[in-house]
Amino acid sequence: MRTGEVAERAGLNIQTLRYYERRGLLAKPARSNGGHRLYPDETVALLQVIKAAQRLGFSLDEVAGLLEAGRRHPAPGLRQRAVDKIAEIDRKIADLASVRATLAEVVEARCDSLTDCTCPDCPLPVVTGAAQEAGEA
Amino acid sequence: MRTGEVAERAGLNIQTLRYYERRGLLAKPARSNGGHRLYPDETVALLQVIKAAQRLGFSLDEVAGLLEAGRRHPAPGLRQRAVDKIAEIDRKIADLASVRATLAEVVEARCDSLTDCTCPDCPLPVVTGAAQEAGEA
DNA sequence: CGTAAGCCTGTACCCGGGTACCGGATGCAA
DNA sequence: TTGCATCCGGTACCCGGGTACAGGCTTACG
Repeated sequence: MRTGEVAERAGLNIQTLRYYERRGLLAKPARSNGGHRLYPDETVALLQVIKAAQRLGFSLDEVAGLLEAGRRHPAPGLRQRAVDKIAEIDRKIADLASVRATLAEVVEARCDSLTDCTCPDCPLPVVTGAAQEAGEA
Repeated sequence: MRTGEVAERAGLNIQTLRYYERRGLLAKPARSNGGHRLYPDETVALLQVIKAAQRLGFSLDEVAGLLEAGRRHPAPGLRQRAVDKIAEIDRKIADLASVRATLAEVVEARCDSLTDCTCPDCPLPVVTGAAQEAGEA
């Protein structure tokens, strides 16, 4: 398969394929006599794996490491990395939840300004009416 | 207060203050005769508001809009933006939760490779053993 | 065999959110 | 008044994850 076809099937830009190759996520593929890349069919599946791992919250560097580690099994560290990533996700969820709670209070309390809210028991962070002069462009 | 003091109290880099000024988050402050910025005390509080809003998931552009909108109250749209942001956060939390579930399954099932897992009932996305050849740098 | 579509490399650019460095000017205290 | 810390504007760079473009070569189809 040629770049265009792989890119289309995987739903990626051609440039992105070459980018992944540079980043070490994709092996250097075979070439035609003329120098065009020729990918094996499995590449599409591999790209799906990469995208899935990205969705799982891994950075490209992390994905590269995971693929590298996973190439010879038993993959040393795949499980551990998943466990670590779960902890990271739990932290993110907790952060978002507290943010959500604050926003819900903002809505609930009918705050009318970020900097100079007049609502009673304003939930907005510790401003207590001092910042309203400082932002006037 | 001079830049350095404001920066230190707010826990920001001086460059960041000037960056915020360029971005319209901070009003252009008064200047000394020699041209040095002189900030009112409230600026520190305003910066805390900005940081808080960032933590609430707003981008700098959004924060600028919020401050702009909030400067004359009743702030048209603050509540609405908060409601929208809550929906966005709920979507993010749902995504993270599903990601977490997948990772938990990976751990549970003792997957041993991203691309070539030999565990039974592998939860990894649809790869079914086809991608293992495609990534070998 | 001609021609258009597709691919090649290299380089530069995009976004958001900053951060660093430069040479020169100021501020403040001794 | 001198000397050092601080600040000035401007510009360039960082990260991650791509995307775009130019100029030239290859491949496939009729």
